[in-house]
Amino acid sequence: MKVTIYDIAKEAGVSIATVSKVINQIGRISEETRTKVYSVMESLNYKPSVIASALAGKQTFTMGLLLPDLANLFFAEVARSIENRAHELGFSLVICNTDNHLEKEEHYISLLEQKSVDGIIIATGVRNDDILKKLTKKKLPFALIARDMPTIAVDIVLVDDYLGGYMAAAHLIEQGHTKIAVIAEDTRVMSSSERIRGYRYALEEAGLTYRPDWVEVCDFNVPGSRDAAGRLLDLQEAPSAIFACNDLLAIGVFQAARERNLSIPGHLSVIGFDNTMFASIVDPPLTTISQPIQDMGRQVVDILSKNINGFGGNKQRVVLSPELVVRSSVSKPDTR
Amino acid sequence: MKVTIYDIAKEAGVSIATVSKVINQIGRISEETRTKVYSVMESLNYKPSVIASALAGKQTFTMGLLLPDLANLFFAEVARSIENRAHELGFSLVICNTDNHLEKEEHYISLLEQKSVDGIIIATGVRNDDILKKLTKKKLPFALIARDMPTIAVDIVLVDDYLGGYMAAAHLIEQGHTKIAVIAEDTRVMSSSERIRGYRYALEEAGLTYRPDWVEVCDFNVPGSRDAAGRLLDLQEAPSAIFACNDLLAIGVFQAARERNLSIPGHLSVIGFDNTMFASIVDPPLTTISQPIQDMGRQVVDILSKNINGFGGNKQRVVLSPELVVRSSVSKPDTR
DNA sequence: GTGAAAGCGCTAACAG
DNA sequence: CTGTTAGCGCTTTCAC
Repeated sequence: MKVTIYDIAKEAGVSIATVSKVINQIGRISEETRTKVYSVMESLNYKPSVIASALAGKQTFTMGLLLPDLANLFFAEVARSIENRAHELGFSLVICNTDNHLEKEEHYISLLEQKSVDGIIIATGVRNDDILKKLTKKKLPFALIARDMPTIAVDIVLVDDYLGGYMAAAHLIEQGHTKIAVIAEDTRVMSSSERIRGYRYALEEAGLTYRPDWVEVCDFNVPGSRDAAGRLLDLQEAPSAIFACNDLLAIGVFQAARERNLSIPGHLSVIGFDNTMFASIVDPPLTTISQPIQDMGRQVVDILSKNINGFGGNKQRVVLSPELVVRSSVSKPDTR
Repeated sequence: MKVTIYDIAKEAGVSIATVSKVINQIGRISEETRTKVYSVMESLNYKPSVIASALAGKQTFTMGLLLPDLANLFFAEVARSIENRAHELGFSLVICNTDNHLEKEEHYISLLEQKSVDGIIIATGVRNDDILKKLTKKKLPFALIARDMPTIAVDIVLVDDYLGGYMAAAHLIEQGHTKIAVIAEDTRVMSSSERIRGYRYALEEAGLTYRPDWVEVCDFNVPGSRDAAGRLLDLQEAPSAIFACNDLLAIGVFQAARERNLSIPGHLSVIGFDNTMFASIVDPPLTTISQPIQDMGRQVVDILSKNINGFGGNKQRVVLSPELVVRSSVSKPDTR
């Protein structure tokens, strides 16, 4: 049978209360009994049950993570960085793939609640804030990462998508491009629309006109962006550069270009977003806007952890700056 | 305050035992009280506490997953497929990144134990079987995925690495290659050494000699394999084809070839292993040996779940067949 | 069919 | 300093 606090107490010749106290390092215990208890725990290989301690009013030391899809490299990297920090702080991470489905999100949240997780990190694309309001009402601590939700005061850490979009377009403009298109997934997602806003501002700032027909929306996968890029490239007046709102979409652009025998960056310049491993792997290596994933993961966990422990303070927005990572997919425009 | 089983009982005018019975669908309850209880649970939005029910003797409906690194696409895809199936069966998944460190593995296992997970899935590269023997002794159900451990009877699902290695080499040979090298990560890992064994057998079967100097070992990352491939390509007698023991390593080979202005597959044929998303993304698309990740994930979860519920039966090894996925990175050897 | 009561392993007053 | 005791929310005999 599993060894319990009673076994330790008996073996050490003390009460369970005493054992509990040495475990939790509270109250005043004589050095003597403390070492005695420790040695007994050691020899019996005792591990306190988190379940029991949670039921008795302590935490479960578990956080939930809602994300669209682990198989998506960006979110895998986010999850990795979150798990790292969570583990450092003594929390386990339960992972939930929502595929951005509202029902799944709700279902998982309800599940996490039943399991009494201490807090939830949300990286999934909740469209409305109802679900978050409910969470607030339930007093279940939560924080968002890489997803904005401006209509409600929440803890959130994300990159400045507007700035990132601006930087991407500005870099292209700086290289001499004037015909710049953009490809995004679902523009109802805040981060996409912000990146596009930034892109647009850079254009207008440079005296270029924003052309809606150069804004393509597609599914969040390679074939989707390949098709979208194809439509752009087959236009009467095709762009000389494409800003893909994330690295995965940039790969679709690469494929569309390849199908048309357009070289990158010779005929077509491409810039991505996220700086996932994809960016360094494709040929030519992708110039992209980097998100500080490590830092973001660390910060959400820290914030959530503080909330859990009641040191929350006011809700905060941590907006990190993206960075331009120059590789080889952007050059001066083709001047054929 | 949170609504408990007592609230339901009071509101429905029955005892908590009765409520418990309708929740768990055991015992004989009149249709009348059943519906009454249900409606009260509904209206009070009652969610039974998994913690309490676990402490009282039920499961936690949680599985642990030990893997080296979520940010590694292969494992991310594995994790995704496992989470999918686990969720279907009502289990949550807590993820643990071990970086293949023995101490981390042990630490995480001990943690999972404290949290009373119902079972553990291990995808991390445990080198010795001690840790697994301990697990067995503790009667904590577990299963391995994508990692072999031949010295102990365990539940395990993996791909036939030997066959996969054979298929890779055989495909190259079939195309006319005779100078075939191989790059692997840590050969102490079973799957690597098996793939190499299969490769070797294919060579010898074809009357080709196995040359140890054409077997390169490197760290499990792109720069590592780039260097390894470089060494191969700079050999006096360089190979005309390289079998990279996984897709990530294949990318390093691509880079080494590019640095030397060798075209793929013109000058050098390359074949990978795993068929992760990388394979379809690189240029040219990578011919590779596919692991049925979905199927594997589904099967470990099913097996583990049966064990948890006591329908375990004998330990089993599920060896799935890999498949050759032909893309564009292999051709007939260059006949300059 | 239904309920009373013991207990799962631990925490947290409170008493001594 | 240490022990007693009452729960935490739920499951499970065992009576009725």
